[in-house]
Order: sequence, then structure tokens, then C-alpha cells
Amino acid sequence: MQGDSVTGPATGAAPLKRDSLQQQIYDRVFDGLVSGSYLPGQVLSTRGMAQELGVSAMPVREALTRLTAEGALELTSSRTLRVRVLTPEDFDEITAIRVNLEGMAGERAAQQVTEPDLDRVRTLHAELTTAAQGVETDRYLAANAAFHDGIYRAAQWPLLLSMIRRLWLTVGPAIRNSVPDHQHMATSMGYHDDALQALAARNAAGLRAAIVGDIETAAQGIRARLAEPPETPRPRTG
Amino acid sequence: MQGDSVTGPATGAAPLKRDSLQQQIYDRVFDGLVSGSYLPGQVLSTRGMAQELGVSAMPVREALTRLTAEGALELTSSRTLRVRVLTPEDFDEITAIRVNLEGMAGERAAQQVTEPDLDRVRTLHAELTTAAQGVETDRYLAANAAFHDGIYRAAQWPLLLSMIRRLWLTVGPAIRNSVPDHQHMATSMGYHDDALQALAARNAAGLRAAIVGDIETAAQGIRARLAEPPETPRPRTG
DNA sequence: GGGCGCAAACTGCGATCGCAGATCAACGAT
DNA sequence: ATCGTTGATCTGCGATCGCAGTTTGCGCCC
Repeated sequence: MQGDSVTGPATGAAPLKRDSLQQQIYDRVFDGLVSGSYLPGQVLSTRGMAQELGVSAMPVREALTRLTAEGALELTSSRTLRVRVLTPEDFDEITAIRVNLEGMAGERAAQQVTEPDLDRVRTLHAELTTAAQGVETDRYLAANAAFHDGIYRAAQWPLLLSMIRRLWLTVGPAIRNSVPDHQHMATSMGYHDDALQALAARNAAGLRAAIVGDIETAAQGIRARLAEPPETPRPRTG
Repeated sequence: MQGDSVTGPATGAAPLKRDSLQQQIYDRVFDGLVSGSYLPGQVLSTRGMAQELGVSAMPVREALTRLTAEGALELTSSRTLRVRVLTPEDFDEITAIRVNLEGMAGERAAQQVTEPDLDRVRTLHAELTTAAQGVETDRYLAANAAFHDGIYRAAQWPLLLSMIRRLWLTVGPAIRNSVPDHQHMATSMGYHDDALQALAARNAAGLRAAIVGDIETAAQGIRARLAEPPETPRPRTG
């Protein structure tokens, strides 16, 4: 509980708190959920995280409350907070909405994309390709999220982006749980390549098709391994 | 609605607080925003609302923080909290997403609707018709929100419903600000009648068309009066 | 040695206090 | 009478404390 590290975590040259503490914590956990740092069923505690971050329980609490309200976390019957475990019905609904919204964002991105945007997406695609070739799971998951995010950001519709990110927030841990193998990454990279080409060609329908294909094929693998949350049972002295 | 009893509002036989205080406050303000009880630019204060409700500032704060994060409220430069004032660009984006998601919900509602659902929607439609005929603005706005909500609820997709409700949350005050007149209500009721018939006939395409027509025609009137927030400017001495 | 029980240590939630920054009102000077 | 300045009071945000309920783990009893 060092009071000196409250205002500035050990981030080196970080100047000051640009946002409120709860917002920084929210963003941190948000990114962790999207990029696969958390597993379904994993228990989180307000005070525990507060102690890790060197802050009081209050901002952590508000951040986790928001994530709970957004469906990323859930409160168990014993008032414990954990990463939400999706049912197949939950997952199918999320996938259907993702197809709709991400397809919409892709169409608009193809119309609105600028050259700087395109360069950024190309860079993200290169990183994703590298991660896929090396079958580096963690790196692949983070790069995959960043690649999709880069495309949707080019659509220049902040609300649509935030709604898509909210969906990723919920499926992130499930994706992590399905631990994509080489086969999965290879087929998915086919869609990613198509998506990049369609974006560069300003081909709205093509970009939508590539995105929808990516989502729906990936969903099959994720859904199959949905009922295997390896974090929930803690038999003894975990 | 005096909050003389903190733990138990005057809900009669309500046993205890079914939800947390912050959730109750969130729901309360949420409904107020959707059904048009708040105007764009209207200032809200944590401590003020806490005093009105007879609770401490804490649960109010968390509720309003969530609404701010969801884009319903905004923090001014002077750290004052107010109902968000939409720009035309904001509004166009919201409308486009609404067309997409509410059309999707309508299609699925037409496929999933049960007889009890249909009865409920019929009742809501009757109430809406009454309010429109009497040109009772407040009643019409609340009934309109309830009618749409009833249809989307029949789709049996809770996440989709919550995302639609989040959009209504943001446009609610703007709709209120446009004070629909008799002409607006009359044309809108045409689409509402079509929607009810399509739902009863399980006509997915027809229901989507009615919903999209309703949204897009209403959007024209709302957008036109968007730049007239009568609450923002306070020239001198209130 | 094995099963039971109670207390300590967790959990989230609400209340209260204090801080830094901004607004506003009232007072004093010109 | 008008302008400038200052203090009281507002704002949101974080820390700390306390409450009620649940889980857990150590010690006691059989």
C-alpha cells in the first residue's frame, strides 16, 4: 500500500493520469479480456486487484461493475466476481450480432478508408501473419483483435466501434479458451488476406464477405470448445 | 417519490431491495432518459440526486458513471455532468445502427413471437394509439418506447435487446427535444399499424420494413430540431 | 485419525470524509 | 455605477471504514 505509487504506476515515462483511475483500470481489464489474458470462469476480486495495482478498492470496483453490467463479468451466487462463462445460446446470439455489425463496419470502412488507415492495417496484418506462421497463440490472439479493430476504426464511426468492441469483450475469453491451433489460424488467415485486399480495393461487398466468413468459421471452433471451462473447478488447494 | 426509506421504496409488498441500490438508480434514470423525462444538456449532479433519493452519493455516482460511459451523459470541461447533446454526425450514426439492429430484431421477432407476446404488443399498441389520438406528448413518447421494446423483446435475444436499448438511451432526450406534433404522430402511427399487422402475420420482411420506415421518417424530424437544445444556454441569472 | 464447528478472512455494497479544480456571489476599490 | 478580486460552495474522484453474507481453514471433540 505504498502511497507514492498511487498517482503513477511504474510505467516509466508516463506523465500523469490522463484519465480517471477507474477509466485506466477499465481499459486495462478491457484489453486483457479482448486479447485473451483472461479465461472464462476466472475469479476476480476487487480488493485483490486493487492491491496489485496499488490503489484503493474504489476505482477497481467501479471499473469491474461496469464490465459486469456490460456482460463481460458475472456475479456468482456467492457474490464472487468472475469472467462470464457463455452458454451456447449466448454465443450464437453474439455471433449473429457480430456478423451484422462487423459486416456493416466493414462495408463502411471500405468506403471511408484513407491511405494512412490502410498503412496501419497493413502493418497489423503483417504482425498477424507472423504470429500465425509461428503458431504463437497469445501473440496471434492479440494481433487478431488489433487487426479487426484497425479495419473497423477506418469506418470512422466511433459508436459502432464501441458496440463491436463490447461484443469482443464478451467473446474474448471464450476465444482464448478454444486455443486456436495451426489449422484454425491457416484458414482464418485466408479470410484475413481477403479482407486486406478488399479494403485496399475499396470493395465493400468483398470486405463484408471476408469478415463474415472469418467470424462464422471461427465461431464453429469456438462454440465446440465452449463447454470446457477449465478454470471453474478448483478441486483442492488450487 | 420521496425516498424516505432508503432500503425499501414505497413499492408496497416489495420484500427487499431486489437489486443493488446503484442498479435501481441506474434503471430509474435509464427509463427516464428513454421515455423522454430528460432534455439534452440538462445538468445532473451526483449529490443533488442522492439527496432527492435519500441515499448517499456513492450509488448515484456509480449509476451516472455507467450512463456516462454508455454515452447517455457527458462530462463538461468544468466537471459538470449533463445529458449528452448529440451532433448531427452522432445522430446519423445512431440512426444507421438502429436501422440495422432494430430491423434485425424485427425480423427475428416475427419468427419467434408467441401468442402471449402478441397480446402484450397489442395492448401496448392500443395505448400508443390512444396517446397519439389525444396528442399527449409525454404519454406518446413513453408508449412509443414501450411498443418498440415489446416487439424487440419478442425476439428473445437479450443481448440484442440491451444493445438497442442503449441506442434508445442516447436518442431519447433528442426525441423529447423534437416534441412530435400531430402530423408526426399520424405518419408514425401508420408504420406502427403496419408493424403490428406484420408481427401478427409473422411477416419478417414486412416487420423490418415497417420498423425501418418508422425510424427513418422520425429521424428526419428529430435531426432537424437537433441543433436547438433549449436547456444549454443560460445567458444570465437563469 | 477423521469428521464437525465456529471463528477468522474473505466477498460486494453503501456511507462518510477529504481533495483538487471550477464556478459563482458578494464585497471592495476606483 | 462598474470592474476586479477573493472566499464560500459547488463539482467529480479517491480513500477509508463498516456492514451483512459467504467461504474457508484451523482446532477441537469423538
